[in-house]
Amino acid sequence: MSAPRPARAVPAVAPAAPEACDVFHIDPARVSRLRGALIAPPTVVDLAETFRALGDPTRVRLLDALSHGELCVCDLARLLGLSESAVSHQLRLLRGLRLVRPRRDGRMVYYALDDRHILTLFRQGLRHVQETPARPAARRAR
Amino acid sequence: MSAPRPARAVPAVAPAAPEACDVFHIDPARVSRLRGALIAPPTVVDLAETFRALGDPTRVRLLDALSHGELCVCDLARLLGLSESAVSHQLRLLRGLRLVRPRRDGRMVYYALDDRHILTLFRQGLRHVQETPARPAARRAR
DNA sequence: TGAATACCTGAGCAACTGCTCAGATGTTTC
DNA sequence: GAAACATCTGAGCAGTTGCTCAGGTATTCA
Repeated sequence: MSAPRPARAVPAVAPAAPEACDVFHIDPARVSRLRGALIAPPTVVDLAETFRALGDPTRVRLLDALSHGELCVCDLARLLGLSESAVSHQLRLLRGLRLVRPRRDGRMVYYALDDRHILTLFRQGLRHVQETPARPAARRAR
Repeated sequence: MSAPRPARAVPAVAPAAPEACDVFHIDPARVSRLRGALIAPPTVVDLAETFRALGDPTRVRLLDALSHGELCVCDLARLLGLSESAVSHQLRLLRGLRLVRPRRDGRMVYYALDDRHILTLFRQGLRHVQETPARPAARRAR
């Protein structure tokens, strides 16, 4: 409560205050080695941003629908039972991260998954949750 | 503003009000076919939950560190410059989703990635962001 | 040109999230 | 048992998110 908490958008990727971080409790050598092996901060942010985009039920459903082929905003909205505005907002986010790609045709705009990479990532996640045992009570932990 | 918006934790997976959703603008046949091909709602939630867990810079860094081998909470905290409390909270979330696994040894608790699946998913995402062109101005869209 | 259609966008609100703080729990050592 | 250590947990706060609403832009057609 003393120090003003740093804004969350800028993750504390920089090492903590020097006076607190030179000694490691358990395995100093290994921890020091790890320091140099960690993913670079900008990449961390990009990676988290991409996963977070996939981490919402509405966007999962949008991507799932698009995994079967391109669709216009209108049909996406009807298919998923959402307002076109809500769909448009989400597509903008996915577009910004290059997860989907728009194609205008007259007054319609058709959206499709941006590339094969996305589909692979999506399906990998799907396989994980389908093969992971039911997660008994921990499911709603927290 | 008329209807009280449903809680966000229960995504509108159910089809929308019947009177609004029987007719599709563009390709009714295709949309109807898609209806049956979409991922089941509980799976959608699980999938989104898993991706969301990966969708935070702190958790990305935790998983990245653990991808090199198991570490105790204390070293994780020092390595990433976070409080042990913050690390513990995040690990609980990851534990609940079976993304990491604890192993107690005396008063220490060592955490490791739960299985190979996680590492595969993590690296797939990493490859994606590393191969995706710089995302010019859309990066911070919205 | 004007109306209709399909989509986009900013503002604003309720719900959610990640952190800190304070204190609890479990384990080892004296 | 008591003290020290490593970790866990609940409450609470500020920042973020996903939606709706209201109105905007782009395209087609009469």
